[in-house]
Amino acid sequence: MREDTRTRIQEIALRLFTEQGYEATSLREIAEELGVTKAALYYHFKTKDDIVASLVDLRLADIEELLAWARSRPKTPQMRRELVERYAEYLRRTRHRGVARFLERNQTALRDHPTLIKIRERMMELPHEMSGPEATPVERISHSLALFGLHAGKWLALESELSEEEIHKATIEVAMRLIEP
Amino acid sequence: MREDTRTRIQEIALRLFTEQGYEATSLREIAEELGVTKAALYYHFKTKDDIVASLVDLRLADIEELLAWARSRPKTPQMRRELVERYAEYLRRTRHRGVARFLERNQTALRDHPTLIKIRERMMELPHEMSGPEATPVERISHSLALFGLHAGKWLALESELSEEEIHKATIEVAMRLIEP
DNA sequence: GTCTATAGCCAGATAGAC
DNA sequence: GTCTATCTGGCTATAGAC
Repeated sequence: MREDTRTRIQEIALRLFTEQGYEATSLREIAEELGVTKAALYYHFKTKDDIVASLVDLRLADIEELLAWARSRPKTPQMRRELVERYAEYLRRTRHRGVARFLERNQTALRDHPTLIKIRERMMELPHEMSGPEATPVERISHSLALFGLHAGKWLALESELSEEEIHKATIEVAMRLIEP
Repeated sequence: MREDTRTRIQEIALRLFTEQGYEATSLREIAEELGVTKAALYYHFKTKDDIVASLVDLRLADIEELLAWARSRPKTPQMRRELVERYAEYLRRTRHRGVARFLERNQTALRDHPTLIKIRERMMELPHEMSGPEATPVERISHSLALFGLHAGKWLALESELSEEEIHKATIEVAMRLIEP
């Protein structure tokens, strides 16, 4: 059941980049946790940036899939509800949740990263696909905030005594309220 | 009408920290924009961190004032509406808007900064002051998201053709909807 | 695949002249 | 208040042995 080194590097890097930030995490730290030297990392990844690329490529593909689905559908209340459900479900899958958090926390540090720029563009298009041309400003902001709240829920309620499941359900209900006509 | 050097350092640092991130901005860059050498900065601020401290202290004081006001009031729908208005107004004052954006974008890089930790704690208490002990999870999340949406509005609608004033009004209306009983 | 050793760079910070 | 000169140290990345 032994994982290969490449995967372990990704896991450790993802955790440290998320906890401490991309710039504040050195390859020395990653290597130390892995139990090898810095140089060994360079066998598996050409540069520090390559580690990031390997992490975010996945997420870009996921977002584009979701966006393609949204485009294939009419902009109805029913479609909006389904999009919220799909997006919430996607954010809950543990494999993606880590990458999503990593990106949330490193927007500024990675602002010039080509893949992240694409991800951001696609993310901006997602709420746009929820509103037809006749939508009011209030409706547009509401739709955006509905998706955004799905991200925010986790740390909005950090201090509270609510369980993860309660927060999940409440977050979705709030999102649904925001897309009601 | 000439500004003193200390103030100009704060302005340049705030802009660069916001655009590029705290860690990615070197004292050399700040000094170059100012037209002096790095060493000159050290006359005005003992460390790089001191520049940040001078920026965030103000914001902590503002938040604490708002929090004290909230605590002096009963947790009624009327109080919630007023808090949303006050918070939105506060975010609009240009002097504070810059610092708020700087903090939004450098949460991770400055995660251990003592003043930022306090600011974060106070910010978490703010939505807490909006809900009484009998509030449901959905209400709690809604109240949090109402305040949060006031921040998010600016860049949620970045790509759109809406004017700043339209976005402002729409954002407040969405927030008001979120705190309706 | 992993190692040692090191190049090359740039950061934050200080000393002391003017 | 600003300068020049310099220190110290960590960083990414590479070369080449095993």
